[in-house]
Amino acid sequence: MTGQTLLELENFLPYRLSVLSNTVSLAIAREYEDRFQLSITEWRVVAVLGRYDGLSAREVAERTAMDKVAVSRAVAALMKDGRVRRATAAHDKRQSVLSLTAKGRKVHAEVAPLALQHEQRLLAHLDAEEQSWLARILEKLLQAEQELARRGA
Amino acid sequence: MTGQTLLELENFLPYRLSVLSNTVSLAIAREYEDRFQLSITEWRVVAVLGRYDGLSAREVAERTAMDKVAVSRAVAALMKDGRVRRATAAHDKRQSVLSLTAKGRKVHAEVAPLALQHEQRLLAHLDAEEQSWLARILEKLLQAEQELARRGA
DNA sequence: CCGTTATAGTTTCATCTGAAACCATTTGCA
DNA sequence: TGCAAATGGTTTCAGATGAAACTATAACGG
Repeated sequence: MTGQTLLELENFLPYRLSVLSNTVSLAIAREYEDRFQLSITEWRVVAVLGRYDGLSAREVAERTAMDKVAVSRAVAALMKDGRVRRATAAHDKRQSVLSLTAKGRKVHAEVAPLALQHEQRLLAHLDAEEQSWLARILEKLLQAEQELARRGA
Repeated sequence: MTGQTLLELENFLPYRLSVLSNTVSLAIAREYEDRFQLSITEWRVVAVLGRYDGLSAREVAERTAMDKVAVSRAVAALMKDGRVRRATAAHDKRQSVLSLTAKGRKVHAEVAPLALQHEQRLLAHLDAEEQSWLARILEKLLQAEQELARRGA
């Protein structure tokens, strides 16, 4: 990986990131879908609303790295299932105020521990030192790349 | 990240992996598309054929972590653009024997350095020690997760 | 050998996704 | 004020994607 000149897909960092991320996400997605009829995008919305109640759609988009179209669709699906409630902001009638219903909170309470379990399962392959390097490295890369993406956009 | 009990999406490992991977892939995909009319899946096929000429579609799928449908479509598109040539295996008429045309080799020769540049740009955010930890950690996680996925499938 | 089963690859269909167009409301400023 | 531009959010359309059905060929077991 470190500065080779010959391109081997198997060792190409963006490719490896993509494969790892897809493998992990797919496994999680399947379980959420099977057990809760919840897609990953819906889960992200539920996760942030469980933590920060009353966000607008734009705020949800920011915190989930989803675009506004995806948020709009996820919210629509969640409302149809009675898991999310939408009100209109008093000070700005364009903005929505989103919150979990009792049903939505129940889903959150059930899925959150499951999510943490998945994370632990993944981290279990690493020792403590590796775990802390990973956290640090991901943080750096995310910051730098998201900064770049923002500029590029 | 390391064993928290409260779920914060921003610190959730699968989420962070997904965001990082998507951010990086999207940037690369845009450039390949703009400059070479080449999608990421097509690029993967070109990359492995550039290195291992004469693979079958199944072998390409294995080496690119793509499913056979995606490979079939990518190959069809590449053939339409005259970048890939397909023959039938002499010993097994079901199998294809895929290789790059001169045009395909040209694309490979142009895109490969670009890909490596992208990788370097990413790695530039890390010092040497971090880079080597990242390589090691990714290797471990990929091995473990792909093993799991295979079993699960 | 011959019929069943497995494998390589393609096509079809239904769903997902992103970009652009769109509607409603608010903001900024002449 | 009032009108152009910006913002929040939804809808539409077109292309991407995955699962399952399908075709063709090969392998295997009786």
